[in-house]
Amino acid sequence: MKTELRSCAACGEPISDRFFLEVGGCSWHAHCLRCCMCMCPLDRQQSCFIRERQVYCKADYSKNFGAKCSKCCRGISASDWVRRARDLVFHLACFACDQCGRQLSTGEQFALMDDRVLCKAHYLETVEGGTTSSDEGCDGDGYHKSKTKRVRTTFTEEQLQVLQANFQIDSNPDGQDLERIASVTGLSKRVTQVWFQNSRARQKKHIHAE
Amino acid sequence: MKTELRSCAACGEPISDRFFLEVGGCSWHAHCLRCCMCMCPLDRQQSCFIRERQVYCKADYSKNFGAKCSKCCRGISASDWVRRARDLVFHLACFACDQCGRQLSTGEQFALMDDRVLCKAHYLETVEGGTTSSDEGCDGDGYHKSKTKRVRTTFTEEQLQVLQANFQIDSNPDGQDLERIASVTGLSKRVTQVWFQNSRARQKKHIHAE
DNA sequence: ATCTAATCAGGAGTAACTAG
DNA sequence: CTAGTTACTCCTGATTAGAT
Repeated sequence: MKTELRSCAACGEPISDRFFLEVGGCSWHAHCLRCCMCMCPLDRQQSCFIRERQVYCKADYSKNFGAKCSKCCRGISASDWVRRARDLVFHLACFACDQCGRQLSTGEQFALMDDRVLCKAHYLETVEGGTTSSDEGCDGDGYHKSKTKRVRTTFTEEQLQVLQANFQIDSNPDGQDLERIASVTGLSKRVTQVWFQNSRARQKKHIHAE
Repeated sequence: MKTELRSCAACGEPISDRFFLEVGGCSWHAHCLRCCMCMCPLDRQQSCFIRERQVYCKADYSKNFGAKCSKCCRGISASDWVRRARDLVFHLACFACDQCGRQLSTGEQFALMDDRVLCKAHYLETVEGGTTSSDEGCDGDGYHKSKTKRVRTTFTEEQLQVLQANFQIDSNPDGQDLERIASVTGLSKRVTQVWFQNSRARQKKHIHAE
């Protein structure tokens, strides 16, 4: 029978084994079905993934095709170099400090704040109350400049709703409340705090303006 | 007439609507039933939670009364990122070196000493004689600045209430009392002690100021 | 140009620390 | 323990700068 004469999609040799595998419309020697990335055998795996005629184990497939770059939101392909942080994936070039724009190197310390990547210096600057006043950000060894671009948050409609509702109840919430409001809006505590500060100022100005 | 009408537990106004809600033994205008924290409407929600006469949405309830962060002691909700260490759970942002305040990254080495988290550098410093005096934070690569950030406790409203009530009874509690007050407030004995010290000083100052 | 988020400068209050 | 000091948090009011 014709059906007996299959050749293995991997090694090209004919398959005469009693047991063989049918995957992605092709046939494979059991020992030839391997992930094209990590080469782990897939014959005893419960799933494997095909893409452009390549076979992947689950981990490598989702690693390569499941994720989108958290910065540019575009896809990440198998050949792209990436960086990972927490559960996020970035193109190598996209993995840069959100504040100074400097691309971060392997092994360099960084911080993730609300899915924003920050270099160490700008992270510290941010968490330490935004003060430090003094000089620039990353400095010391060469890069930096472009003096710390100021990031301006744009609030969504829902966020404003929650903020305003809370402002009506209490225009001067304490730290705990602030944190609570921050967490329900998904904003950072600092941003929330600043909003309340500005809001109080706004209110005052309008009352005086009358 | 008056006695026939129910009044809304939130706004206090009478309820004449054809549809209203009965929750926690009270009646509510449909639009008045909102989470006391995020203010989200709960009339179309499938569940709401009552605690001490306050109404919560599911997320906020579990945040407040579910698992607690071992650092800040505040709630952890299902959507929060956490780090675990031994049997402890921390908000991502709370998982930081107790001594230098630096937030610790995934995979970074750290130590747990009596439920205190320490970065590697400060752990070593501590076990290796606790002196070294030297300074500089973790890094060495320039940042340091404020050596060993002083952690300042912020008391909650309830904690202050308990402390002040006890202060009125006895402004100079002995060790046993101190320990008792510490345990009901959830503060450490040392922090409680310092509060009483400062409180006595404050009182003195104010009496003199008159 | 306008609105407003973010920053800065400076003050008040007070938690934590130090010396005695 | 007290008295004095240091430094952290939170505020206001003025200013700077990003987005429309």
